[in-house]
Formats: sequence, structure tokens, C-alpha cells
Amino acid sequence: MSAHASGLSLLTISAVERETGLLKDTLRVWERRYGFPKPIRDEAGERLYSLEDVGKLRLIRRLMDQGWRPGKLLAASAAELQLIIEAEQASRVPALLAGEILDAIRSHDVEALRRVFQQTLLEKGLQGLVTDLVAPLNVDIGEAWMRGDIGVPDEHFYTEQTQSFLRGTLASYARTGKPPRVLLTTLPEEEHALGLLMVEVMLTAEGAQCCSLGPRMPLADIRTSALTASADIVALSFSSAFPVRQAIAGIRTLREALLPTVELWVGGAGARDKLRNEAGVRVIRGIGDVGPAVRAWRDAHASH
Amino acid sequence: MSAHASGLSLLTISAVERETGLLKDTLRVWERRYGFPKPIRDEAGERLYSLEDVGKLRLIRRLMDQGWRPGKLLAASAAELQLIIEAEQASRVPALLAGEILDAIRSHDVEALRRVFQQTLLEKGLQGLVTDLVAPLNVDIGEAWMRGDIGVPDEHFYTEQTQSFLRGTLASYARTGKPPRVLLTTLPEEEHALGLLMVEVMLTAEGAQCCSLGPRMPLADIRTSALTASADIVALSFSSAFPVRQAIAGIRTLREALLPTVELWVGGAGARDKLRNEAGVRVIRGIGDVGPAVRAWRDAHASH
DNA sequence: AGTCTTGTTTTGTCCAGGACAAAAAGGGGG
DNA sequence: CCCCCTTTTTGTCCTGGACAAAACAAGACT
Repeated sequence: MSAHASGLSLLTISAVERETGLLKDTLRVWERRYGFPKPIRDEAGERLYSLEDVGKLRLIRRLMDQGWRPGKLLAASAAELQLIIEAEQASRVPALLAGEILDAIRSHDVEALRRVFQQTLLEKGLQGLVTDLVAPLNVDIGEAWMRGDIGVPDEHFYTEQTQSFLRGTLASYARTGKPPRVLLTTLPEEEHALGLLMVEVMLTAEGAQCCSLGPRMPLADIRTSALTASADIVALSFSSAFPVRQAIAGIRTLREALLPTVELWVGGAGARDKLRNEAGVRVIRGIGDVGPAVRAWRDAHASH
Repeated sequence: MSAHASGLSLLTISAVERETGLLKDTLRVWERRYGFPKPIRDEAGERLYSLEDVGKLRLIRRLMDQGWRPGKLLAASAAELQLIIEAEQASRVPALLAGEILDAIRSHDVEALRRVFQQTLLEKGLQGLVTDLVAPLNVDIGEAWMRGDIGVPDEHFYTEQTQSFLRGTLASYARTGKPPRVLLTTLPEEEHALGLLMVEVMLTAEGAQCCSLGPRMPLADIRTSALTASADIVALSFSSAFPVRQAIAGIRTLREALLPTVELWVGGAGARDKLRNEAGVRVIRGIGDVGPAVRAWRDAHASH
């Protein structure tokens, strides 16, 4: 508790946990083992982290989400980290992020951002908006953040406005109520709500009946919900940061708990690579595969 | 780590932290001091909590949010807890929760729930929907949950669908872009997103320009955002569970960090009672006060 | 009666350093 | 190249002590 360094230049260990998503225990054991981060102490001997260290921790965290191991990163200097980040980016698709959008995000310009979305919506339709703009934009935003081009509040702003726009557009869609009935959620350890919403958009545009429970749903409750909502499909989303083992364990348990007639679909960056060939599970490889998957389901169930 | 009791009848300490919002440290110290909860241990000596205990912990948590102290609650038996809960409810408004809505929530019936919202929207308008239906409903849902009438997934379902409907309706509203420009968010320790959305609805319906950053925004970032978005008002929401001292400290720091011309509004169950007479802060006493407050602001700024 | 002290109890969070299991990496065969 | 085994890395949990912040209680003063 103690000296509650109120928000400005030094953060307590709780605050750092909140900011970076790294558990207190992890922060302490890193300090013990690698000597970084090495926060100063207040009068009571409690850790106080500098903004600089917190920033570095955030970079490290994000590189870890991309598969880097902490040992290397914690030994590296700030300059070396920078090199890694640049190399990481060079090896990817060139950023699409137009100056217009970036500016809108940086200045928190609600109208400008919505204008771009609206424009894309008109040109490419709802599904196109998601596949051609939002999905790649998510990647770019992450990179811009790592590069330091945009800050935390800007990222929040983007997420919030995008969710808002998608939900809004979704609401104005006529709900046809055709099968399949899809139950949407994520496992308890998974926070990401935007990915889930993108899937909901794709499904609804395809005319399917969606029931989203939001993120972080306990396994037992997913089972119950699938029954009470008499779902045809249960769809889960995994971000790239999700621990593989846990994903597999969760999926197997869930697969057994569900009726055999209920399909289990998994998608998201964390599912794409590592969850293939699990029995009784359909992997959605990208946001663009949702449509085909629904049509395939309908073909298979058209007979009766 | 260890035996990862996958989801069904026994939970690790991490899982309990997730489910109840009580920190691991707190769970351990309660066990040490009060002898509850007393989880069994796995082969490695790690705690495994029963679903029953977790349920009891959830009740305790919620009663604490209403002002009860842990010492009393942890000493009490399950039966005594039940008495407290019933007494707590008797002292409140009789539940408005029509059977129709409760049934819709329990059976995860998207269409039925939306129908009720749509109906209310037509009858009372957007603001009426929020003040007369959603706001009291939130209270009722909380109580029904505590009573055991609905479960976790049902509450998730309700939150998700309500947010979805409100956001959707919001999106179809013409954005007039009249002043004031309002920046909406919560402090980092505050999760609640639905309250924030309700305020956004009221403001937008009033014709104000909203920029929501979503929940959990660091103080320093709120300051920056208020500048870059050149906001007239910064509005914060506090749930009843928010620690008073921290709220006051946060508000004072923020008040100093903001330009004097920028107004600071606070609302939510946690703000109503305890934050009055802070200098330079306007307390919004209930969701219905948002409209008058905006009009008062406009009157005061109409002169030039 | 209210509000401001002051002292007392309750309660949450932090610390250190040890332990150990899961995940990843490395190292041969087939 | 893929599969199985061993070694290293890494995150999370444990105990029990400490202490500051919050809540409460009691008295003193407008």
C-alpha cells in the first residue's frame, strides 16, 4: 500500500502489473534473476518503478507475445531492443496505416475516424470493412505502438471507437435468425473483445444467429450456455498471447463437455498456427474464413 | 502452475482470483487469519478451492462492495450470510424485474431481450430507456445474482447484450457535434464499462460531443487526452466498489493536472455519496442528472 | 446535533527467498 | 524432416513476517 505515488512519475508494483500485464511475482523474480527491472525503493522498502522502465517492460511484453523469450530480452539494452523491434517489423507486411487514420487516432478525432469507417463501409460493405480495414489496422496499430508512434490512450481510443462503430453497424442489420445458432465467447484467461466482435460481425452479415457472451467465460458456464441457448456452434477466440498448452487443454475439456452434434470453432491469431489437427474442432484460419465456414455448415446440414 | 484442475469442480488460486476479484494475497491471508476459505491441497501442496467456497467468496465480495467489512462476513456461516443478503434486499426498491426479462436472460434469448429494449426505446426514447429501464435493471440483476436466481453466464449475457443494444442505438443517432466536448473514461482501478456507456448515451442524446476512451485510463494519459482532444469536460465514472480515498486522491491530482477551464464531472454509485464538496468538481447524482448538467453548462457558456 | 481531532483495530498489500512443474530448447536417432 | 528424450529456462506458488492505509470508536469543541 504505502506511498501511493499518485500517477505521475513513479509506479508501485501493483500499478506496473496493471500497466504491463506482468504479475507481481514475475516482476520480482525477474529482478532477482536478471537484475532488471531494478526499481528504487520508498521509505518502507517498497518498489517504485520509473516510467522509463515501465515503457521498456511494455516493449518486452509485446515482443514476448510474438514469441521472444524473456531471457534474451531482459539481457538486452534499450538500443538492442529497438533493433529487434525494427527487424521484427521489416519482416512483415508493409504497414497500411494511412496518415489520415494515424492522425485521427493521435488527435482523438472521433468524427474523422468514423468518416473513414463509414466510407469503407459504403465501398466494401460490412464484411469488407472488417476484413480489409479493421483486421489489418489492428496489426498496424500494434506495430505503431511498439515503434512509439502512438501511446496507450491512443490505442484505447482506437479500440473503443472501433468497437463502438462495429456494434453500431451491427445493430442496424436486420437479424434474419437463420441457422446456425452460434455462441461466441473466449476462455477465462483471454481478454480480447475486439476479435470476438469482428467474428460476430462476419457471422451476422452471413445471416447467422449470434449470441455473444462477451469475453472471459468459465468452461462450465460455456457448457451450460450452449445447452440453454441450444447452440449449433460454439466459437472461441484466442489472441496470440494465449498459452498454447492451456488452449489445447481447455478445448479438449470443452469438446467433451459439449454435445457431439455441437460444432466447436476456434479462431484468432493464437489459434491459427498451433491448434490444427485437434479432433472435433474447426480452426478458422483468418477473419475471411468465417463466411465460407458458415456456408459449409449450411451445406452439410441442408439435407434434412 | 501444476495440476491445472481444468475447469470443472476445483479451482486454483489464480482461477479464484479471476472469478472473485480477490487478490491471491488476500485469499491467503484470510485463510491464515479467519480460517476461511480452507481449500484442499493437490500433490504439490497448492490450493484447490471448491465451487461452493468460490460461490461463498463471491457473495462476500459483493456484500463488501455494499459496505460490509470482511471480519463479520468471514466469521458468518452460509446461513447467516443468507440472512444478511435478504435483509439487504428488503431495504431496497421492490424488484421491477418483470418475469419476461428475467426469463429472456435465463434462456439467453437475444431476440426477446432486444424486443423489450426496442419497445421501451419507442415508448420512452433513448434517455428513457437508460433511466427507466437499464439503470434500475442493473440493480435488480445484481440482486437476482446474489439471490442465486441467475448465474454468472446470465449476467455476462445481460451485460453484453445491453452494451450491444445501447451502442447500436447510439450509432444511429445523428452526431450534432454541438459543444460541450466531453472526454469519458474511468480511473485505472475501475473496470465498469456499462455505466460509462450509459453516460455516453445520455450525453449524445443531449447533443453533446462525446469521446469515450473506454475504462482504465492512467491519470497522466487522461491529462494528455484532454489536451489533444481539447475537451470542455472530463467525465469519470465510479462503481460503488471503488475505494473512497483513492477516488479523492485521483480526482484531486487530476483536477490540478487539467486546465482550470476544463470541468471535471464525476458520477456513478461510488461518487454519489462520498465525493461531494470537492473543489472544482461537479458530482452527477444519478443518470437522470446528466441532461440538466449539460444544459447548465450551456447556459453558463452561452454569453460569448 | 454536527464536525473535527485522536487513538485503536481491522485489513490489504508487500517482501524475501525457496521450491517446483510447465514450456521451450537442444540433441540425437530413425 | 519428424519424433522422443534430456536439459535449461521461466512462471507461479508457497510460508510467515511486516507495516501502512482504511475503518471504526471515543472524546472535545464549536
